[in-house]
Amino acid sequence: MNAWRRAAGVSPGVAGAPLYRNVQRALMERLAAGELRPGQVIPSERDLAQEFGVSIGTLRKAIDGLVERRILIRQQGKGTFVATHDRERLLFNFFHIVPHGGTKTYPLVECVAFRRASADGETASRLGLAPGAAVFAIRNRLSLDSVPVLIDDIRIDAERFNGLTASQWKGRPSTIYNLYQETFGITVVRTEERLRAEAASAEHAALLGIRTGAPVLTIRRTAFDMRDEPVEWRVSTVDTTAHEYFAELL
Amino acid sequence: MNAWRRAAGVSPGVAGAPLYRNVQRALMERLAAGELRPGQVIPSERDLAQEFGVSIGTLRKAIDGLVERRILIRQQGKGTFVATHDRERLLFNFFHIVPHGGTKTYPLVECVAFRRASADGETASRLGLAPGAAVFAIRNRLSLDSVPVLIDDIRIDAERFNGLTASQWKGRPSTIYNLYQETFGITVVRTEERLRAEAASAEHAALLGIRTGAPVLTIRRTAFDMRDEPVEWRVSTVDTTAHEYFAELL
DNA sequence: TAGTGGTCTAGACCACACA
DNA sequence: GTGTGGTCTAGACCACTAC
Repeated sequence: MNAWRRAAGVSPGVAGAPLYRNVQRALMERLAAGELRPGQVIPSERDLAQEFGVSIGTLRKAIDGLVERRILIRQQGKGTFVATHDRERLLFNFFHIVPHGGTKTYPLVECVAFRRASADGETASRLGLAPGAAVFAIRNRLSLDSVPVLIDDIRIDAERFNGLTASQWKGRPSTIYNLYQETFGITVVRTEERLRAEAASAEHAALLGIRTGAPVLTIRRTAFDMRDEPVEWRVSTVDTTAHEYFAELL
Repeated sequence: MNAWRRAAGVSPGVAGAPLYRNVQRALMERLAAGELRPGQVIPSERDLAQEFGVSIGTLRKAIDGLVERRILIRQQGKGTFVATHDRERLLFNFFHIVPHGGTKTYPLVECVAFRRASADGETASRLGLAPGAAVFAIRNRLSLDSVPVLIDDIRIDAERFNGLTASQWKGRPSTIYNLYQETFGITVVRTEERLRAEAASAEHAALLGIRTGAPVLTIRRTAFDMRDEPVEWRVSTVDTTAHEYFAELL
């Protein structure tokens, strides 16, 4: 007998897939659907195991995968929580600019422009939108130790972020991804980044206080949500005379 | 009773640490010491569990960590193997340059210079050597689709790589990290990379066929072995007019 | 004291590779 | 068929948190 037939109200899963994978899928669906909300504790492992009709070992293996992807967070003695986007997570997972040979600090963020626009070809393709679709076009300037270091040019689907206002954007209490999560129920779980060296445009140079044509690092980032749909397209332009991009690989 | 007292010939592990961690540590020691060699199969999980005096679940959990770090590779039905450095691994783990928006291909590598030198300050500090220590200084040029894309300036400890010759370097049958592993028993398991945009030097520009002062991406990489000691210090200079650096984050 | 996640056990059975 | 890793079970006990 199969647990997916025993347990009521649970999607059938994939035939032939390991049980823990199907449990994982079922949990992901609840998270993506917003049944379990960021910051909330999820039911205990014992309860979930009983509910899904699997052993506790299998249930733990399912949760392990989600913890690795930082979608859930375990806290011994307290419970397992739906991960939230906060400054810590930004710093350790999505912000890779550090002083030369130094340690990470949290950037000062300043919104330079906020407007509606229609998507150019690249933006539309990266976000999976029709060319010319309505987007928000936002420009932020980030400083470290009071020195401007990075310009973010952000594009997000105006339909998906319907109702977003400049004051909401500028007055957010935490990080941008926290705003996406808290206000629009969209959780960024993964990003892809492509880096190049380019010559600074006059516009970017002025904002960074450098010479036009000076070498700058550009980071093209696509951010994906729990359903692996693109959420945000961002081009970051970085002055690397005193800071650099840090990555660890295995 | 404690398994570390029962099992003969095994280091005592860390008091208070979980059993599977100590098993992991013991396995790592055997690997680092070269008792288990790259490409070889390790004893079966049942045998190892018995040898260490732990359950098979605990033994599997220990191996899981090493598989995640790509130090071991599991193959169902065949066994668990000590990972080797080959072209596949290079491409998927340590070579991050791709055509703009395109897919990875294996680079053509050409050795431009091979000499002995004494370590400058940065090299010495990155490799943990005394300033002025003897190193090999090697320059490679990498091409993709017959276009020169990247210059590697590599520094390695001459003492640790004692006896390395230019013909050995140039005639290696596989990747550089494969040479380190096969010939010197040094396995690279992790790297740290720091990226900047800079103006191309005349030397680099000539090798890349670009204008002096053109923006180039520089990658400063430190490679670490199984004991987490630095092995190699490498500065890559990349022409990103047609190629870019790709990274995935979570 | 009660509830949570973390570790560990001692099996069973399945899927796969190879002779 | 035999041996390997992969999955799954049904517990036990420990470490930690909160009341």
